[in-house]
Amino acid sequence: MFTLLTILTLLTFIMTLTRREQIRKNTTQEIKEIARKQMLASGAASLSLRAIAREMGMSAPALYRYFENRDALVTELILDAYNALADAMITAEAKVAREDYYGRFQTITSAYRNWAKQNPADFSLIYGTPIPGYHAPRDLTTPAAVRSQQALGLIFGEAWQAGKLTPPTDYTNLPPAIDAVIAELSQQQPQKDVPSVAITLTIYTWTRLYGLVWGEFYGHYPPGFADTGEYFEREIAAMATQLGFS
Amino acid sequence: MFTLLTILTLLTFIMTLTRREQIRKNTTQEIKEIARKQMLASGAASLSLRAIAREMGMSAPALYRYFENRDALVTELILDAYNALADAMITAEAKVAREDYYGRFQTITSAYRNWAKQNPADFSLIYGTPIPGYHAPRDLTTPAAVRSQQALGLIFGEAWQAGKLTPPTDYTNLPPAIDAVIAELSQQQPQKDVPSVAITLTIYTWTRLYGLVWGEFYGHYPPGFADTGEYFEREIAAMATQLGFS
DNA sequence: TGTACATCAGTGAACGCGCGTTCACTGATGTAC
DNA sequence: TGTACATCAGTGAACGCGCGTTCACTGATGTAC
Repeated sequence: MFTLLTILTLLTFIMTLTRREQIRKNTTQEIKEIARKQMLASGAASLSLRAIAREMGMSAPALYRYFENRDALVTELILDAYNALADAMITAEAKVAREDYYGRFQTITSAYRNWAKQNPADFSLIYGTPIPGYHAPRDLTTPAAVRSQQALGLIFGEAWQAGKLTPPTDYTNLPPAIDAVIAELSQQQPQKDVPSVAITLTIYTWTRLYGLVWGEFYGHYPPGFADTGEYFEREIAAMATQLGFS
Repeated sequence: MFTLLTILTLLTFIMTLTRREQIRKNTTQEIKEIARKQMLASGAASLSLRAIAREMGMSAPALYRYFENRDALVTELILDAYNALADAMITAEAKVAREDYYGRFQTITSAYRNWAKQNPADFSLIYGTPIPGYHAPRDLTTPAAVRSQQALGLIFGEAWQAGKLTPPTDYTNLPPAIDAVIAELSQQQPQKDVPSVAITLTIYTWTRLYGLVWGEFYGHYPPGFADTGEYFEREIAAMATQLGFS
Protein backbone atom coordinates (compact mmCIF):
# COMPACT_ATOMS: atom_id res chain seq x y z
CA MET A 1 0.00 0.00 0.00
CA PHE A 2 2.68 2.43 1.05
CA THR A 3 4.73 1.93 -2.07
CA LEU A 4 1.69 2.01 -4.32
CA LEU A 5 0.55 5.29 -2.83
CA THR A 6 4.00 6.78 -3.08
CA ILE A 7 4.26 5.72 -6.68
CA LEU A 8 0.83 7.11 -7.48
CA THR A 9 1.59 10.41 -5.85
CA LEU A 10 4.91 10.63 -7.59
CA LEU A 11 3.29 9.67 -10.87
CA THR A 12 0.62 12.32 -10.47
CA PHE A 13 3.25 14.79 -9.46
CA ILE A 14 5.43 13.97 -12.41
CA MET A 15 2.56 13.75 -14.82
CA THR A 16 0.91 17.00 -13.90
CA LEU A 17 4.20 18.83 -13.82
CA THR A 18 5.13 17.27 -17.08
CA ARG A 19 1.77 18.01 -18.60
CA ARG A 20 1.95 21.68 -17.77
CA GLU A 21 5.51 21.89 -18.95
CA GLN A 22 4.58 19.96 -22.04
CA ILE A 23 1.89 22.47 -22.96
CA ARG A 24 4.32 25.26 -22.29
CA LYS A 25 6.90 23.63 -24.51
CA ASN A 26 4.37 23.17 -27.29
CA THR A 27 3.27 26.77 -27.13
CA THR A 28 6.86 27.98 -27.13
CA GLN A 29 7.51 25.80 -30.14
CA GLU A 30 4.43 27.12 -31.90
CA ILE A 31 5.51 30.71 -31.34
CA LYS A 32 8.85 29.99 -32.92
CA GLU A 33 7.36 28.18 -35.86
CA ILE A 34 4.99 30.99 -36.64
CA ALA A 35 7.84 33.45 -36.23
CA ARG A 36 9.80 31.50 -38.83
CA LYS A 37 6.85 31.39 -41.17
CA GLN A 38 6.40 35.11 -40.93
CA MET A 39 10.09 35.83 -41.40
CA LEU A 40 9.92 33.78 -44.56
CA ALA A 41 6.97 35.79 -45.82
CA SER A 42 8.18 39.26 -45.01
CA GLY A 43 11.79 39.12 -43.90
CA ALA A 44 13.50 38.85 -40.55
CA ALA A 45 13.47 42.61 -40.11
CA SER A 46 9.69 42.76 -39.84
CA LEU A 47 9.27 40.05 -37.26
CA SER A 48 6.49 41.21 -34.96
CA LEU A 49 5.19 39.88 -31.67
CA ARG A 50 1.74 41.27 -32.32
CA ALA A 51 1.57 39.56 -35.70
CA ILE A 52 2.61 36.25 -34.16
CA ALA A 53 0.01 36.57 -31.41
CA ARG A 54 -2.64 37.45 -33.98
CA GLU A 55 -1.92 34.34 -36.01
CA MET A 56 -2.02 32.21 -32.87
CA GLY A 57 -5.35 33.66 -31.82
CA MET A 58 -3.79 35.08 -28.67
CA SER A 59 -3.38 38.54 -27.28
CA ALA A 60 0.05 40.03 -27.71
CA PRO A 61 0.88 40.42 -24.01
CA ALA A 62 0.49 36.66 -23.57
CA LEU A 63 3.75 36.18 -25.45
CA TYR A 64 5.57 37.85 -22.61
CA ARG A 65 4.90 34.71 -20.58
CA TYR A 66 7.22 32.92 -23.00
CA PHE A 67 9.82 35.45 -24.00
CA GLU A 68 11.09 38.41 -22.09
CA ASN A 69 10.77 40.62 -25.14
CA ARG A 70 11.14 40.63 -28.88
CA ASP A 71 14.93 40.48 -28.85
CA ALA A 72 14.89 37.41 -26.62
CA LEU A 73 12.74 35.63 -29.19
CA VAL A 74 15.07 36.65 -31.98
CA THR A 75 18.06 35.40 -30.04
CA GLU A 76 16.42 32.01 -29.48
CA LEU A 77 15.56 31.75 -33.16
CA ILE A 78 19.13 32.54 -34.08
CA LEU A 79 20.53 29.96 -31.67
CA ASP A 80 18.10 27.33 -32.95
CA ALA A 81 19.08 28.09 -36.51
CA TYR A 82 22.82 27.86 -35.92
CA ASN A 83 22.37 24.61 -34.03
CA ALA A 84 20.01 23.10 -36.59
CA LEU A 85 22.47 23.86 -39.36
CA ALA A 86 25.33 22.35 -37.40
CA ASP A 87 23.28 19.26 -36.56
CA ALA A 88 22.27 18.77 -40.18
CA MET A 89 25.86 19.03 -41.34
CA ILE A 90 27.29 16.84 -38.63
CA THR A 91 24.73 14.03 -38.89
CA ALA A 92 24.98 13.93 -42.68
CA GLU A 93 28.75 13.81 -42.60
CA ALA A 94 28.81 11.14 -39.89
CA LYS A 95 27.34 8.60 -42.30
CA VAL A 96 30.33 8.70 -44.64
CA ALA A 97 33.32 6.40 -44.12
CA ARG A 98 35.88 8.21 -41.99
CA GLU A 99 38.75 7.75 -44.42
CA ASP A 100 36.72 9.02 -47.40
CA TYR A 101 37.73 12.61 -46.86
CA TYR A 102 36.58 13.94 -50.18
CA GLY A 103 33.24 12.18 -49.71
CA ARG A 104 32.87 13.79 -46.31
CA PHE A 105 33.66 17.18 -47.81
CA GLN A 106 31.07 16.71 -50.54
CA THR A 107 28.47 15.49 -48.07
CA ILE A 108 28.93 18.23 -45.53
CA THR A 109 28.80 20.97 -48.13
CA SER A 110 25.68 19.47 -49.68
CA ALA A 111 24.13 19.30 -46.25
CA TYR A 112 24.82 23.01 -45.86
CA ARG A 113 23.04 23.84 -49.10
CA ASN A 114 20.17 21.47 -48.44
CA TRP A 115 19.56 22.84 -45.00
CA ALA A 116 19.59 26.38 -46.34
CA LYS A 117 17.09 25.49 -49.06
CA GLN A 118 14.80 23.74 -46.62
CA ASN A 119 15.04 26.46 -44.00
CA PRO A 120 15.33 29.69 -45.93
CA ALA A 121 13.98 31.85 -43.10
CA ASP A 122 16.60 30.54 -40.69
CA PHE A 123 19.38 30.83 -43.22
CA SER A 124 18.44 34.40 -43.92
CA LEU A 125 18.17 35.14 -40.22
CA ILE A 126 21.68 34.03 -39.38
CA TYR A 127 23.51 34.98 -42.56
CA GLY A 128 21.45 37.81 -43.96
CA THR A 129 21.53 41.50 -43.20
CA PRO A 130 21.28 41.93 -39.43
CA ILE A 131 17.90 43.00 -38.07
CA PRO A 132 17.90 46.78 -37.49
CA GLY A 133 18.04 47.61 -33.81
CA TYR A 134 18.75 44.05 -32.74
CA HIS A 135 22.13 43.28 -31.25
CA ALA A 136 23.04 39.63 -30.87
CA PRO A 137 24.61 38.60 -27.58
CA ARG A 138 27.88 37.37 -29.04
CA ASP A 139 28.74 35.22 -26.04
CA LEU A 140 25.69 33.10 -26.84
CA THR A 141 25.64 33.18 -30.63
CA THR A 142 29.31 32.73 -31.40
CA PRO A 143 29.67 29.22 -29.90
CA ALA A 144 26.57 28.08 -31.82
CA ALA A 145 27.75 29.73 -35.02
CA VAL A 146 31.13 28.11 -34.79
CA ARG A 147 29.93 24.51 -34.48
CA SER A 148 29.22 23.97 -38.16
CA GLN A 149 32.51 25.57 -39.13
CA GLN A 150 34.39 23.32 -36.78
CA ALA A 151 32.75 20.29 -38.33
CA LEU A 152 34.09 21.36 -41.69
CA GLY A 153 37.48 22.17 -40.27
CA LEU A 154 37.74 18.73 -38.75
CA ILE A 155 37.50 17.13 -42.16
CA PHE A 156 40.28 19.32 -43.51
CA GLY A 157 42.40 18.58 -40.49
CA GLU A 158 41.99 14.83 -40.67
CA ALA A 159 42.46 14.73 -44.41
CA TRP A 160 45.62 16.76 -44.11
CA GLN A 161 47.01 14.54 -41.38
CA ALA A 162 46.21 11.48 -43.49
CA GLY A 163 48.14 12.99 -46.37
CA LYS A 164 45.03 13.20 -48.53
CA LEU A 165 44.99 16.95 -48.71
CA THR A 166 47.91 18.92 -50.10
CA PRO A 167 46.84 22.55 -50.40
CA PRO A 168 48.71 24.92 -52.74
CA THR A 169 51.06 27.47 -51.21
CA ASP A 170 48.37 30.15 -51.55
CA TYR A 171 46.84 28.64 -48.45
CA THR A 172 49.92 27.54 -46.56
CA ASN A 173 52.21 30.49 -47.00
CA LEU A 174 50.23 33.36 -45.53
CA PRO A 175 51.16 36.95 -44.74
CA PRO A 176 52.40 37.27 -41.14
CA ALA A 177 49.36 39.21 -39.88
CA ILE A 178 46.93 36.57 -41.09
CA ASP A 179 49.20 33.78 -39.98
CA ALA A 180 49.12 35.12 -36.44
CA VAL A 181 45.32 35.15 -36.37
CA ILE A 182 45.15 31.61 -37.70
CA ALA A 183 47.73 30.39 -35.21
CA GLU A 184 45.78 31.86 -32.33
CA LEU A 185 42.56 30.30 -33.58
CA SER A 186 44.33 26.99 -33.87
CA GLN A 187 45.13 27.21 -30.15
CA GLN A 188 41.53 27.91 -29.23
CA GLN A 189 40.05 24.82 -30.87
CA PRO A 190 38.50 22.14 -28.64
CA GLN A 191 40.62 19.53 -30.40
CA LYS A 192 44.15 20.64 -29.68
CA ASP A 193 45.80 19.26 -32.78
CA VAL A 194 43.94 21.19 -35.48
CA PRO A 195 46.56 22.21 -38.02
CA SER A 196 46.61 25.87 -39.04
CA VAL A 197 46.08 25.03 -42.68
CA ALA A 198 42.74 23.40 -41.82
CA ILE A 199 41.57 26.67 -40.34
CA THR A 200 42.69 28.69 -43.32
CA LEU A 201 40.91 26.36 -45.68
CA THR A 202 37.78 26.43 -43.53
CA ILE A 203 37.57 30.19 -43.59
CA TYR A 204 37.99 30.51 -47.33
CA THR A 205 35.76 27.54 -48.10
CA TRP A 206 33.04 28.84 -45.83
CA THR A 207 33.06 32.11 -47.71
CA ARG A 208 32.70 30.33 -51.03
CA LEU A 209 29.91 28.11 -49.77
CA TYR A 210 28.13 31.10 -48.43
CA GLY A 211 28.39 33.04 -51.67
CA LEU A 212 27.16 30.10 -53.70
CA VAL A 213 24.06 29.50 -51.64
CA TRP A 214 23.23 33.11 -50.98
CA GLY A 215 23.38 33.86 -54.69
CA GLU A 216 20.93 31.06 -55.33
CA PHE A 217 18.55 32.43 -52.72
CA TYR A 218 18.35 35.96 -53.89
CA GLY A 219 18.47 35.55 -57.62
CA HIS A 220 22.02 36.74 -58.23
CA TYR A 221 22.35 34.00 -60.82
CA PRO A 222 21.04 34.05 -64.36
CA PRO A 223 17.64 32.35 -64.75
CA GLY A 224 18.00 28.60 -65.10
CA PHE A 225 21.55 28.49 -63.84
CA ALA A 226 20.86 27.36 -60.29
CA ASP A 227 17.60 25.49 -60.81
CA THR A 228 19.18 22.12 -60.19
CA GLY A 229 22.03 21.69 -57.74
CA GLU A 230 24.51 20.98 -60.53
CA TYR A 231 26.04 24.44 -60.47
CA PHE A 232 26.80 23.80 -56.81
CA GLU A 233 28.21 20.29 -57.21
CA ARG A 234 30.41 21.58 -59.99
CA GLU A 235 31.91 24.29 -57.88
CA ILE A 236 32.38 21.89 -54.97
CA ALA A 237 34.30 19.57 -57.27
CA ALA A 238 36.38 22.48 -58.52
CA MET A 239 36.96 23.58 -54.96
CA ALA A 240 38.18 20.13 -53.96
CA THR A 241 40.72 20.15 -56.76
CA GLN A 242 41.82 23.67 -55.95
CA LEU A 243 42.22 22.95 -52.25
CA GLY A 244 44.29 19.85 -52.99
CA PHE A 245 42.09 16.88 -52.14
CA SER A 246 43.42 13.61 -53.53
CA MET B 1 18.78 95.39 -80.79
CA PHE B 2 16.70 92.50 -81.97
CA THR B 3 19.39 89.88 -81.44
CA LEU B 4 20.49 91.36 -78.14
CA LEU B 5 16.95 91.22 -76.81
CA THR B 6 16.48 87.67 -78.04
CA ILE B 7 19.70 86.61 -76.43
CA LEU B 8 18.80 88.33 -73.17
CA THR B 9 15.37 86.71 -73.09
CA LEU B 10 16.83 83.36 -73.92
CA LEU B 11 19.49 83.82 -71.31
CA THR B 12 16.96 84.78 -68.67
CA PHE B 13 14.82 81.89 -69.74
CA ILE B 14 17.67 79.41 -69.57
CA MET B 15 19.08 80.85 -66.38
CA THR B 16 15.87 80.92 -64.40
CA LEU B 17 14.91 77.48 -65.60
CA THR B 18 18.33 76.23 -64.77
CA ARG B 19 18.34 77.83 -61.38
CA ARG B 20 15.05 76.24 -60.40
CA GLU B 21 16.14 72.92 -61.77
CA GLN B 22 19.44 73.26 -60.00
CA ILE B 23 17.77 73.72 -56.65
CA ARG B 24 15.52 70.79 -57.40
CA LYS B 25 18.51 68.66 -58.30
CA ASN B 26 20.29 69.62 -55.11
CA THR B 27 17.30 68.80 -52.97
CA THR B 28 16.84 65.47 -54.72
CA GLN B 29 20.48 64.73 -54.11
CA GLU B 30 20.19 65.71 -50.47
CA ILE B 31 17.22 63.40 -50.00
CA LYS B 32 19.20 60.51 -51.39
CA GLU B 33 22.26 61.26 -49.31
CA ILE B 34 20.28 61.36 -46.11
CA ALA B 35 18.50 58.19 -47.12
CA ARG B 36 21.89 56.50 -47.51
CA LYS B 37 23.07 57.83 -44.19
CA GLN B 38 20.02 56.47 -42.46
CA MET B 39 20.24 53.09 -44.18
CA LEU B 40 23.78 52.85 -42.91
CA ALA B 41 22.66 53.59 -39.38
CA SER B 42 19.64 51.35 -39.17
CA GLY B 43 19.51 49.15 -42.24
CA ALA B 44 17.82 49.41 -45.60
CA ALA B 45 14.65 47.81 -44.25
CA SER B 46 13.89 50.74 -41.99
CA LEU B 47 14.30 53.49 -44.56
CA SER B 48 11.60 56.05 -43.80
CA LEU B 49 10.38 59.08 -45.67
CA ARG B 50 9.28 60.77 -42.48
CA ALA B 51 12.70 60.27 -40.91
CA ILE B 52 14.39 61.74 -43.97
CA ALA B 53 12.08 64.75 -43.97
CA ARG B 54 12.69 65.25 -40.27
CA GLU B 55 16.45 65.32 -40.73
CA MET B 56 16.09 67.77 -43.60
CA GLY B 57 13.90 70.08 -41.56
CA MET B 58 11.04 69.55 -43.99
CA SER B 59 7.56 68.18 -43.64
CA ALA B 60 7.11 64.64 -44.92
CA PRO B 61 4.58 65.41 -47.65
CA ALA B 62 7.11 67.70 -49.29
CA LEU B 63 9.10 64.65 -50.36
CA TYR B 64 6.27 63.67 -52.63
CA ARG B 65 7.30 66.57 -54.85
CA TYR B 66 10.49 64.63 -55.53
CA PHE B 67 9.51 60.97 -55.43
CA GLU B 68 6.18 59.41 -56.24
CA ASN B 69 6.38 57.25 -53.12
CA ARG B 70 8.79 55.37 -50.91
CA ASP B 71 9.38 52.58 -53.38
CA ALA B 72 10.31 55.01 -56.10
CA LEU B 73 13.02 56.42 -53.85
CA VAL B 74 14.31 52.95 -53.07
CA THR B 75 14.43 52.10 -56.76
CA GLU B 76 16.45 55.21 -57.52
CA LEU B 77 18.86 54.45 -54.71
CA ILE B 78 19.30 50.92 -56.04
CA LEU B 79 19.93 52.12 -59.57
CA ASP B 80 22.42 54.69 -58.34
CA ALA B 81 24.22 52.05 -56.33
CA TYR B 82 24.51 49.56 -59.18
CA ASN B 83 25.75 52.25 -61.50
CA ALA B 84 28.21 53.70 -59.02
CA LEU B 85 29.69 50.25 -58.45
CA ALA B 86 29.98 49.62 -62.17
CA ASP B 87 31.53 53.04 -62.75
CA ALA B 88 34.07 52.50 -59.98
CA MET B 89 35.07 49.13 -61.39
CA ILE B 90 35.21 50.25 -64.99
CA THR B 91 37.17 53.44 -64.42
CA ALA B 92 39.70 51.68 -62.18
CA GLU B 93 40.21 48.88 -64.65
CA ALA B 94 40.54 51.27 -67.58
CA LYS B 95 43.83 52.58 -66.19
CA VAL B 96 45.62 49.25 -66.52
CA ALA B 97 47.42 48.30 -69.74
CA ARG B 98 45.01 46.36 -71.97
CA GLU B 99 47.25 43.34 -72.40
CA ASP B 100 47.91 43.01 -68.65
CA TYR B 101 44.93 40.74 -68.07
CA TYR B 102 45.89 39.57 -64.65
CA GLY B 103 46.51 43.17 -63.59
CA ARG B 104 43.09 44.15 -64.88
CA PHE B 105 41.54 41.28 -62.94
CA GLN B 106 43.29 42.32 -59.75
CA THR B 107 42.34 45.95 -60.22
CA ILE B 108 38.70 45.36 -60.98
CA THR B 109 38.23 43.04 -58.03
CA SER B 110 39.96 45.47 -55.71
CA ALA B 111 37.72 48.22 -57.02
CA TYR B 112 34.73 46.08 -56.12
CA ARG B 113 35.92 45.65 -52.55
CA ASN B 114 36.94 49.27 -52.17
CA TRP B 115 33.65 50.55 -53.42
CA ALA B 116 31.79 48.25 -51.04
CA LYS B 117 33.88 49.43 -48.11
CA GLN B 118 33.40 53.06 -48.99
CA ASN B 119 29.69 52.70 -49.66
CA PRO B 120 28.46 50.12 -47.20
CA ALA B 121 24.86 51.31 -47.25
CA ASP B 122 24.67 50.97 -51.01
CA PHE B 123 26.39 47.62 -51.01
CA SER B 124 23.98 46.31 -48.44
CA LEU B 125 21.05 47.76 -50.34
CA ILE B 126 21.81 45.98 -53.59
CA TYR B 127 23.34 42.76 -52.28
CA GLY B 128 21.79 42.36 -48.85
CA THR B 129 18.49 40.87 -47.80
CA PRO B 130 15.75 42.46 -49.90
CA ILE B 131 13.64 45.12 -48.19
CA PRO B 132 10.38 43.53 -46.97
CA GLY B 133 7.44 44.62 -49.06
CA TYR B 134 9.57 46.26 -51.73
CA HIS B 135 9.66 44.68 -55.16
CA ALA B 136 12.32 45.91 -57.53
CA PRO B 137 11.24 46.64 -61.09
CA ARG B 138 13.52 44.10 -62.74
CA ASP B 139 13.39 45.75 -66.15
CA LEU B 140 15.13 48.76 -64.61
CA THR B 141 17.45 47.12 -62.10
CA THR B 142 18.76 44.19 -64.12
CA PRO B 143 20.54 46.26 -66.80
CA ALA B 144 22.21 48.33 -64.10
CA ALA B 145 23.12 45.26 -62.07
CA VAL B 146 24.66 43.55 -65.05
CA ARG B 147 27.04 46.35 -66.03
CA SER B 148 29.68 45.54 -63.45
CA GLN B 149 29.51 41.85 -64.21
CA GLN B 150 29.97 42.51 -67.88
CA ALA B 151 33.06 44.55 -67.16
CA LEU B 152 34.54 41.57 -65.36
CA GLY B 153 33.44 39.19 -68.09
CA LEU B 154 35.15 41.29 -70.71
CA ILE B 155 38.50 40.78 -69.04
CA PHE B 156 38.02 37.03 -68.97
CA GLY B 157 36.93 37.04 -72.60
CA GLU B 158 39.87 39.09 -73.82
CA ALA B 159 42.36 37.15 -71.75
CA TRP B 160 41.02 33.90 -73.09
CA GLN B 161 41.18 35.09 -76.66
CA ALA B 162 44.74 36.24 -76.10
CA GLY B 163 45.66 32.80 -74.82
CA LYS B 164 46.47 34.17 -71.38
CA LEU B 165 43.69 32.32 -69.62
CA THR B 166 43.43 28.54 -69.72
CA PRO B 167 40.73 27.48 -67.28
CA PRO B 168 40.62 23.92 -65.93
CA THR B 169 38.00 21.54 -67.31
CA ASP B 170 35.83 22.17 -64.25
CA TYR B 171 34.84 25.41 -65.93
CA THR B 172 34.87 24.38 -69.58
CA ASN B 173 33.17 21.02 -69.48
CA LEU B 174 29.80 21.81 -67.92
CA PRO B 175 26.65 19.71 -67.48
CA PRO B 176 24.28 20.15 -70.46
CA ALA B 177 21.63 22.08 -68.51
CA ILE B 178 24.11 24.69 -67.33
CA ASP B 179 25.83 24.76 -70.69
CA ALA B 180 22.56 25.71 -72.32
CA VAL B 181 22.02 28.61 -69.97
CA ILE B 182 25.54 29.88 -70.53
CA ALA B 183 25.23 29.55 -74.29
CA GLU B 184 22.06 31.59 -74.29
CA LEU B 185 23.63 34.25 -72.10
CA SER B 186 26.56 34.37 -74.46
CA GLN B 187 24.17 35.26 -77.29
CA GLN B 188 22.60 38.07 -75.31
CA GLN B 189 25.81 39.97 -74.64
CA PRO B 190 26.26 43.39 -76.22
CA GLN B 191 29.63 42.29 -77.53
CA LYS B 192 28.80 39.40 -79.78
CA ASP B 193 32.02 37.47 -79.42
CA VAL B 194 31.98 36.78 -75.68
CA PRO B 195 33.13 33.19 -75.24
CA SER B 196 30.99 30.95 -73.04
CA VAL B 197 33.85 30.22 -70.72
CA ALA B 198 34.15 33.91 -69.87
CA ILE B 199 30.56 33.87 -68.70
CA THR B 200 31.04 30.77 -66.59
CA LEU B 201 34.09 32.24 -64.94
CA THR B 202 32.30 35.51 -64.33
CA ILE B 203 29.41 33.84 -62.54
CA TYR B 204 31.59 31.78 -60.26
CA THR B 205 34.06 34.56 -59.64
CA TRP B 206 31.31 37.01 -58.83
CA THR B 207 30.00 34.61 -56.21
CA ARG B 208 33.39 34.33 -54.62
CA LEU B 209 33.95 38.05 -54.61
CA TYR B 210 30.60 38.56 -53.06
CA GLY B 211 31.19 36.03 -50.31
CA LEU B 212 34.57 37.51 -49.49
CA VAL B 213 33.34 41.05 -49.12
CA TRP B 214 30.05 40.23 -47.45
CA GLY B 215 31.83 38.17 -44.85
CA GLU B 216 34.08 41.11 -44.09
CA PHE B 217 31.07 43.39 -43.70
CA TYR B 218 29.10 41.33 -41.30
CA GLY B 219 31.77 39.84 -39.14
CA HIS B 220 31.71 36.30 -40.48
CA TYR B 221 35.47 36.26 -40.19
CA PRO B 222 37.49 35.72 -37.06
CA PRO B 223 38.61 38.95 -35.40
CA GLY B 224 41.76 40.30 -36.98
CA PHE B 225 41.50 38.20 -40.10
CA ALA B 226 40.01 40.78 -42.43
CA ASP B 227 41.36 43.96 -40.85
CA THR B 228 43.74 44.65 -43.69
CA GLY B 229 42.91 43.73 -47.25
CA GLU B 230 45.51 40.97 -47.30
CA TYR B 231 43.01 38.17 -46.83
CA PHE B 232 41.30 39.47 -49.96
CA GLU B 233 44.41 39.91 -52.08
CA ARG B 234 45.49 36.41 -51.15
CA GLU B 235 42.24 34.87 -52.28
CA ILE B 236 42.30 36.90 -55.49
CA ALA B 237 45.77 35.57 -56.22
CA ALA B 238 44.59 32.04 -55.46
CA MET B 239 41.60 32.61 -57.67
CA ALA B 240 43.74 33.76 -60.55
CA THR B 241 45.81 30.59 -60.36
CA GLN B 242 42.73 28.42 -60.07
CA LEU B 243 41.00 30.05 -63.00
CA GLY B 244 44.10 29.63 -65.16
CA PHE B 245 45.55 33.11 -65.61
CA SER B 246 49.07 33.04 -66.96
C1' DT C 1 -10.72 13.70 1.08
C1' DG C 2 -11.70 18.48 0.98
C1' DT C 3 -10.44 23.08 1.47
C1' DA C 4 -7.47 27.32 1.39
C1' DC C 5 -3.91 29.12 -1.04
C1' DA C 6 -0.29 29.94 -4.65
C1' DT C 7 1.05 29.84 -9.21
C1' DC C 8 0.49 30.42 -13.84
C1' DA C 9 -1.60 31.49 -18.69
C1' DG C 10 -3.96 34.59 -20.80
C1' DT C 11 -6.99 39.07 -21.48
C1' DG C 12 -8.29 43.87 -22.64
C1' DA C 13 -7.31 48.53 -22.19
C1' DA C 14 -4.00 51.75 -22.54
C1' DC C 15 0.50 54.49 -23.52
C1' DG C 16 3.36 56.51 -26.66
C1' DC C 17 5.41 55.93 -30.67
C1' DG C 18 6.32 55.83 -35.88
C1' DC C 19 4.83 55.01 -40.41
C1' DG C 20 3.02 56.16 -45.67
C1' DT C 21 -0.01 58.85 -47.85
C1' DT C 22 -3.85 62.33 -49.05
C1' DC C 23 -5.76 66.87 -49.09
C1' DA C 24 -6.74 71.64 -49.03
C1' DC C 25 -3.89 75.46 -48.35
C1' DT C 26 -0.19 79.36 -48.70
C1' DG C 27 3.42 81.92 -50.54
C1' DA C 28 7.14 82.37 -53.55
C1' DT C 29 8.95 82.07 -58.22
C1' DG C 30 8.53 82.22 -63.07
C1' DT C 31 5.74 83.43 -67.54
C1' DA C 32 2.99 86.02 -70.97
C1' DC C 33 1.34 90.07 -72.75
C1' DT D 1 7.85 98.12 -67.53
C1' DG D 2 4.03 96.50 -64.92
C1' DT D 3 0.35 93.52 -64.19
C1' DA D 4 -2.44 89.15 -64.29
C1' DC D 5 -1.84 84.52 -64.23
C1' DA D 6 0.26 79.80 -63.85
C1' DT D 7 3.38 76.84 -61.81
C1' DC D 8 5.76 74.96 -58.22
C1' DA D 9 7.71 73.89 -53.32
C1' DG D 10 6.36 73.29 -49.14
C1' DT D 11 2.98 73.15 -44.90
C1' DG D 12 -0.14 71.33 -41.26
C1' DA D 13 -3.86 68.52 -40.19
C1' DA D 14 -5.67 64.29 -40.69
C1' DC D 15 -6.58 59.12 -41.74
C1' DG D 16 -5.78 54.59 -40.65
C1' DC D 17 -2.52 51.60 -39.60
C1' DG D 18 0.96 48.72 -36.86
C1' DC D 19 4.28 48.32 -33.33
C1' DG D 20 6.48 46.89 -28.30
C1' DT D 21 5.42 46.98 -23.82
C1' DT D 22 3.02 47.75 -19.13
C1' DC D 23 -0.66 46.99 -15.98
C1' DA D 24 -4.46 45.46 -13.33
C1' DC D 25 -7.41 41.76 -13.96
C1' DT D 26 -9.68 36.84 -14.35
C1' DG D 27 -9.98 32.07 -14.35
C1' DA D 28 -7.90 27.74 -14.54
C1' DT D 29 -4.43 24.53 -12.82
C1' DG D 30 -1.50 22.75 -9.32
C1' DT D 31 0.06 22.45 -4.12
C1' DA D 32 -0.05 21.88 0.93
C1' DC D 33 -2.19 20.44 4.90
